[in-house]
Amino acid sequence: MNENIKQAVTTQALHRMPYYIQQLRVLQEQKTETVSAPKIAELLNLNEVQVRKDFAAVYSTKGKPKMGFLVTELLASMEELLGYNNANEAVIVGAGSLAQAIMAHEGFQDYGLKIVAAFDVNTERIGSDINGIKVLPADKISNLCRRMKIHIGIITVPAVQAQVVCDQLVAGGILAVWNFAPVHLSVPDHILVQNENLAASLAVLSNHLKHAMITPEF
Amino acid sequence: MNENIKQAVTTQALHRMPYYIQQLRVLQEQKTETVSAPKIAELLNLNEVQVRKDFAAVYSTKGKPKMGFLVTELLASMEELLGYNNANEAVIVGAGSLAQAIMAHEGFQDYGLKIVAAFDVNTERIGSDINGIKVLPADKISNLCRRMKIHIGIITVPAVQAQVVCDQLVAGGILAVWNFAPVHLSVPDHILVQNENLAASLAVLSNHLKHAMITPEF
DNA sequence: ACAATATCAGTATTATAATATCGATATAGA
DNA sequence: TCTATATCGATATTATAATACTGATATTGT
Repeated sequence: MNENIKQAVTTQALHRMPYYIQQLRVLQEQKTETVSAPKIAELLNLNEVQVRKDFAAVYSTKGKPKMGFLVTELLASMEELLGYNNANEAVIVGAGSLAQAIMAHEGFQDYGLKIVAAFDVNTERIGSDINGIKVLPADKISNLCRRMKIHIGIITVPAVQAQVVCDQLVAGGILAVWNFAPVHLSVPDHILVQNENLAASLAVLSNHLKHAMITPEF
Repeated sequence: MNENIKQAVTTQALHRMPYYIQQLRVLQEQKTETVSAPKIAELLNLNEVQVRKDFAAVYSTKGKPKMGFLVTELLASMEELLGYNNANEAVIVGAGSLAQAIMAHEGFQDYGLKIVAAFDVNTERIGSDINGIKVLPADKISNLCRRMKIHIGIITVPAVQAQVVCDQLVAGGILAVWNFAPVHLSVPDHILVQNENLAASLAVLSNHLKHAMITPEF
């Protein structure tokens, strides 16, 4: 919805990257030194040309005929591209169960995300400690983000509060928003909103079921 | 990745539906009776033709020139399409923090998802009760799914276990999988895998930040 | 009653992503 | 050493989604 930013790698390709990374890690553990595009395509059920192009986009080593690509180098350049090494600091707003799950998920550290503060309006939650992260009152958002030069804001508040929270994050100088609320957020052009709409996924699932039940295939 | 199923509504359109629904609900609360495609497009920052086509795809009432569409009817037909009324029963495998968040999220009931059982391999978790849902041993998956005619399986286990769990769900006669593990899952053709890859979203965010930092726009 | 216009539905066009094709080349095996 | 071939990169084609355009129509205001 906000795609006026020039980027070398397409969004679709970026979405495939974590799957490549996961697969390459498996290969690395198996001490496999090289891998070809067709092989990865087969493993991930993708088109081989697409895989080759995605690899070319991250521009690691060029592949060699008959051999393919160097697993370790390819993996490194992908992790580099996705910033898995240099952590991006983030704040999370709305300290409900979803937020707690996100904070508890230590795996996100590996993906280059470091949550440094949580905010909530619920006075009961304020002051508490979730996985070592202090829950602060929501009116401190802008101030803290600006002071700590935070670039990512994660929104896990209910739909009705999302836009207000978003505005506060923007006021705090945030550059990207990860939005778990099922609403459209209005933001200035240069800010990216990445929507994680679980309802959208459910819509796809439900729609599939409806068709699958009408035309049973087994 | 698994798109050989004929469907009247495109996946992209389905992804937009929850946003339409949310917006229509707001309008309904404001006692607004009709709304035009351009108006919705403006509110959600979409193209008006796209909105009109999405509306046509759910085929509710036809719109009237100068007036637009009936909010209530449109909303009803969208909710009907997405199965918000008739709940789909689901099981969740992996009773970690993410699963707990999903189960705690009573909002999913409104989206037509009813989680009836949870599974885990961790003996400590087995037998416990999360939000009224019993945690059962993982080896019961296939059996219970088949017996209860469950159609949706939610996977929140670590990457390495995901494929095994997926196979068990498939063996249990599941039709759709909601996969939170950052791995590609191999399934028979007629089964839909809806990937909820949080790492992919982080990839997009991180990539945006990298570009935004190089070319600051404020 | 009639003119002006917002909006519609349908069709045409454009943009974007996915896939197919093709000549080149490095490796493996005869 | 030479031949066969897997794989490459590059380019062409196709498929899909987004957007622009056009004539029709219902409402609103004069």
